Amino acid sequence: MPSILIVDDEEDIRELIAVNLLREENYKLTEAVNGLDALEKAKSDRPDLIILDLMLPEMDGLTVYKTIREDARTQDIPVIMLTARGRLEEKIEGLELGADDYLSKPFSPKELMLRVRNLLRRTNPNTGSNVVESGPFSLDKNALKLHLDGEEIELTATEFKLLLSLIESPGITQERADLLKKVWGYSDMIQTRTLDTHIKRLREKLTQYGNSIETVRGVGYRFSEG
Amino acid sequence: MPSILIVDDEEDIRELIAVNLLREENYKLTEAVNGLDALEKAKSDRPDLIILDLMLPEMDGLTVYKTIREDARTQDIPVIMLTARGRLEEKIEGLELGADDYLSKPFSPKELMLRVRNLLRRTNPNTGSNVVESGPFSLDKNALKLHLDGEEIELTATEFKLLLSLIESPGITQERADLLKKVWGYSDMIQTRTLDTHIKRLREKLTQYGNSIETVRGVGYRFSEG
DNA sequence: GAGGGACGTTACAAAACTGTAACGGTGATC
DNA sequence: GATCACCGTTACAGTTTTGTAACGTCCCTC
Repeated sequence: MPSILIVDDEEDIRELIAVNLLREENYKLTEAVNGLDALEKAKSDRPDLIILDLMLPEMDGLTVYKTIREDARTQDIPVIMLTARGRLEEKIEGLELGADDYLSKPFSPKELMLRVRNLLRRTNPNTGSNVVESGPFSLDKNALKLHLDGEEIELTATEFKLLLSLIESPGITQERADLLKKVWGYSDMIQTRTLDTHIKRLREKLTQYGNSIETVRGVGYRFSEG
Repeated sequence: MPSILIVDDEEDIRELIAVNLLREENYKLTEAVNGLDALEKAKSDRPDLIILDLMLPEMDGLTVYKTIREDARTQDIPVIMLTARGRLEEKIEGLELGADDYLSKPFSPKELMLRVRNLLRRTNPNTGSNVVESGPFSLDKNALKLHLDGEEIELTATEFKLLLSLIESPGITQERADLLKKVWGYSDMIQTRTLDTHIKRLREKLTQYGNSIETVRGVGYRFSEG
């Protein structure tokens, strides 16, 4: 789970960011209200990303930024800077930003979200959350879990692979042979009830959403969102 | 990264598609403004997908489509056709579309996105594949398998999650408590040898690559590429 | 509506997985 | 180098998972 340090003296903005980030993704958030606080937490927590408002009391935001860049423990952490539109913005454009980014206030939460996601992806390519969604179904490839209707449904490894195969092409019928190949590695047209049995087990766990796995007689199975 | 060729004489539409595709996903886009241009680029670039507006100047879109289908170099490339609602639409419905698809104008960008994604997934199943790599290690999140040194190593669900947690942040020491939280969902600072046992099991399966899981005494474990 | 093929269901035994306890090593600290 | 905390290892039993056989049911075709 990526961790993010938010540095801003205005509680409103911290709140705004926190709510939007937390709602969209799974981030662990830390907050700091002034420059010293920020530097300390950056060094100790080593967050994956810092969102830094340049308008800070006492210590100037750009000074904070430069200090972050000079300390070995923090210099690799990407920073998104928030600036009021105007002179400060020009100064930043003069900076060699490297992996960093900035955003002029007022900013849209969506825009911020996008930059956060991009920056995290750029600097830590494997971090992207990994969820396959289809309708109310949400398969988490990292946790090997299914989220459905607010519930968290445990799946065994085989069930997971089978459901993943189906859910990756909603509405498309997958042939029995293909599923046996994908999930079990069977290469021949083996005659077995194994697939059927696992389909049944899956269906049992998904009863709350009607018949999301349809049988296509003579062909295979098809997933649909409900 | 999947590459897509957009064939349309209207710059507005090319722009609209480009903006929406690029924003949502990671596609490499090429553009063509007429049929000849399109055929040439299709043959030379061999994109993963072609979005073809049937209303083209000079060469009729359906002719372009048929030519694409006839050339060995391009006949496997899926095509999404854009049509004005009306007569052309009927003609297309008469076609045997195979892997292809079509969309009536005006279309919603979201709809187009969905079709693009589905078509790419269907025709190039590896596109949805999901691999975390670090050095010679390659964790396949779909198959729940580890590829290492040409070998395919089976992992249990727990081993998979544990290795994934470690491999996602190579070089970073993960604390015991964090790993127990991530993999087992334990929230308290539980005292257990479970983590150690699974680390051992993982190490056994990775012996061919030296000690890729290092112990950091008093803290936790760290993954490094070997 | 009889027959046959395809899918659904159940029960079960084998295999795999998992956490724990117990004990053995090892490194750090004084 | 004694002590202690921490980690490694082993063995094992409980649990879960898994594939299969056997049988039931449904649907299609004639």
